[in-house]
Amino acid sequence: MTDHEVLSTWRELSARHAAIVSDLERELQERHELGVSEFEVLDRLVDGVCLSADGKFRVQELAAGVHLSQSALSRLIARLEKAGFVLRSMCADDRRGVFVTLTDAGRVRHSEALPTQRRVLRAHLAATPQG
Amino acid sequence: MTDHEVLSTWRELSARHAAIVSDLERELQERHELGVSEFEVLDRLVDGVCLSADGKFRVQELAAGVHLSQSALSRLIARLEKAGFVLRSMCADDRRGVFVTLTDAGRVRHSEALPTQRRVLRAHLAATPQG
DNA sequence: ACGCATTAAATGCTTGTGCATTGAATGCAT
DNA sequence: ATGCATTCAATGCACAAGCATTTAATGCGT
Repeated sequence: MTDHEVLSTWRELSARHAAIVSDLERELQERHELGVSEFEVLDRLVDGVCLSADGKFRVQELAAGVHLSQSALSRLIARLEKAGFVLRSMCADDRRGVFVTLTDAGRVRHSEALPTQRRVLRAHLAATPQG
Repeated sequence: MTDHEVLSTWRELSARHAAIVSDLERELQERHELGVSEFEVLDRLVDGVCLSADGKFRVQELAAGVHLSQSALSRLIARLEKAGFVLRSMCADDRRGVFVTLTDAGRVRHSEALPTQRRVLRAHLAATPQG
């Protein structure tokens, strides 16, 4: 692969990412008052309910898949808690850790926003060359 | 393309983008004291020198290709000017517009940083499935 | 049991970003 | 020429992100 090919691949990737994030941000914000990262975290929590015994997650476990720093994630969860979408609770076995659990309101909001996300992603990614 | 495929494509794209940007940011910062967006703007200026008669660019022209808002770009250029890498000058024919030109220092810094960028991009993008 | 390095998460601080607004210059219609 | 909508770039403001630090809890070695 030549440098020129690498570069154009990178620009393509970058442009595509920017376009999708921008659309997602606008749509999720306007329709559901959710940021992209906020949605992503709710999404992970929903996804993972089946995996985890009780639907509880260490903050750390959420970090995987959400491309944010530890501090950003901490504050993001604080925002979600303030909005009533998640609860934070101490975990008994390791009292440094914090469990994050979805509330009903969080589940509802996520299920409302999910079709919006799917629609935007489909519009950008379905049936395209690199799709 | 199924929703599940769309979703996994998106996660792949997102993860890859995050990894590359993170690496680029660190390498460019550590080695050349440049942010990714700063480098990108210098890169556009260098690229475009051959295209433009005198190597002058309207701020607006730079916006294409750099995925930033108008205000972010304005401040970014202000930072580059403060660092001595570009000059801003009024353009005579439309005095609302601003011409941005590379300085020698800007050209030097860009040429120093270019191999670093190439190396990081190659490491991530060369010889990979979705390359 | 005690000290010490380590880990989890929160927080202070600085910086970059976007939105909305502003200020200035332009162009067009009347 | 005058008024008015439009465009370019800069700026006020609010907010989210990362880095470094802090606080608290763990675990390990002696």
